[in-house]
Amino acid sequence: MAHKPSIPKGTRDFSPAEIAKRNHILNTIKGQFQRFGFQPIETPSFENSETLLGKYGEEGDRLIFKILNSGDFISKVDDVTYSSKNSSSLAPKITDKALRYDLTVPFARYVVMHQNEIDFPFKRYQIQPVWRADRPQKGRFREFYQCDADVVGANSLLQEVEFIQLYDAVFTDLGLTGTTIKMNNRKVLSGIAEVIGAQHLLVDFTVALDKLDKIGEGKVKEEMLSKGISTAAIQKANPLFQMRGNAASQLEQLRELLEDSVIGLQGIQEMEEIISAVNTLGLRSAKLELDVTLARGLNYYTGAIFEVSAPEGVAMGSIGGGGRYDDLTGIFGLNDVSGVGISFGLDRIYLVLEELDLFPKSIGQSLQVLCLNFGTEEGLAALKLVSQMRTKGIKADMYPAATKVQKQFKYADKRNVPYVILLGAKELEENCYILKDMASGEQTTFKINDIPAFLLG
RNA sequence: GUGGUUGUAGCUCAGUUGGUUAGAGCGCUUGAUUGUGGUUCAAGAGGUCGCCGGUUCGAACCCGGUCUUCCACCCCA
Repeated sequence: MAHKPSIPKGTRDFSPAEIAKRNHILNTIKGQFQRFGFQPIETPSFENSETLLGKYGEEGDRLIFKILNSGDFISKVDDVTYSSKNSSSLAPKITDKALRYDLTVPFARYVVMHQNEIDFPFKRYQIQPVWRADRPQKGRFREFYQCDADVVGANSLLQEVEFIQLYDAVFTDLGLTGTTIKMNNRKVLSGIAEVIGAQHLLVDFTVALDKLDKIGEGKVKEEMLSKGISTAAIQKANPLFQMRGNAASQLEQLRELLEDSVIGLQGIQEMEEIISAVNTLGLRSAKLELDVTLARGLNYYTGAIFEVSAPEGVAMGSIGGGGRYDDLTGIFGLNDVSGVGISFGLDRIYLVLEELDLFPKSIGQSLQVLCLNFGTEEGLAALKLVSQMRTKGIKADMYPAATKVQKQFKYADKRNVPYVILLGAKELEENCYILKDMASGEQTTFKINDIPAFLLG
């Protein structure tokens, strides 16, 4: 007897009810992507290792699933490397492919490879799974879906504005009100690092700063110190820890802090423009917030950085993120193509909607009508009726076996079918069928060729 | 990668200081009801106690390892 089957940790099976809910989210996102003029592409689930490695920082490399080479790969490894038992030197010799880690880097690769066929500015969306060799925890999986929309070849800040609207449109459609789109700007962060004299420690500085609302001012400063940022520098950065109030006043404080930083002021200018445009256009359900401590995201962001957090009261990491990257395609040899994009975390949005009970009730309804089966001859008539309904676009099915009526009704009940049809010997003789409304219990007789209009809607 | 946590029936979980035949609720099957689901009543099926090893006369329970679950850190959607 074989062992109980299992699936790798951090992966999931999806049952019909779950797929229905996931599709609800996917269709919403996809619909808005298309309305905003994005075109779909897909890329392979695995790429050459060199395409991915080194793009996400050291930590990222560790989390990339590497694919073992085929054939007798071990014999090709030289003895020194082999006996060293060092994973990092052995790995490149036995793997040259890796599973996609996100959709942005493969997209950059795609743009470079297809640059001559693409009409710029290129707006693309992409919905595919990505893989990370991470330890699973709440809302964190080793296989999960990203839904990305990016624009490359357009420098205007109005792109950023459009993406904020896109977030708003999707979450509004999903009924998820009260999301917060947090925005920051890499240039502002660079400016701060510059002003306090810690340019070379920009990443360490921002990673620590990002934790402010989570671990508090004291611990953040501790972490900065431990990363080699001087007390004087931290002192200078002090205004950041107190920054409160509306966007305008925060920008004012930043302007003061960054008065000597060209790049910092540029970042402020960008944010001002974006905020002002968004204020003019308005948002339906989300709110835009300036957050100078927002620093997540990968090293390739150069301008705006976005992160969306779930409505207050839902303990969930970010449900979306994105930003501007001026030179992502540069790493693949195509310079001066600016890109900006955002990502929706399907799996996390699912968890949030579930927690807030925001899925439409009708979502699990895979069948509108189930026709019961009373035998060979009746079954044939039933199938004829069902076929007619199907051509009219009604989700109709016939119970496949002529088992006890009770059992068939129970099945209909479980499947959550709103209408059941009875077509037995009696009805067959009289050229009619009985339609039962499962919720009210009411039964109505129809002529065999009549299909009630309310099923067609 | 670090620290902790979990695993017993299809599901949610009890299970005493280690002691005979491991329990409950829900679900499932059958019947009450041979043309009517949800409610009710009755009966029944279903368990290598995650896996491997150890201690013991005896292990679901103690010990070691391993896998898994969930949580936190790192990092991230």
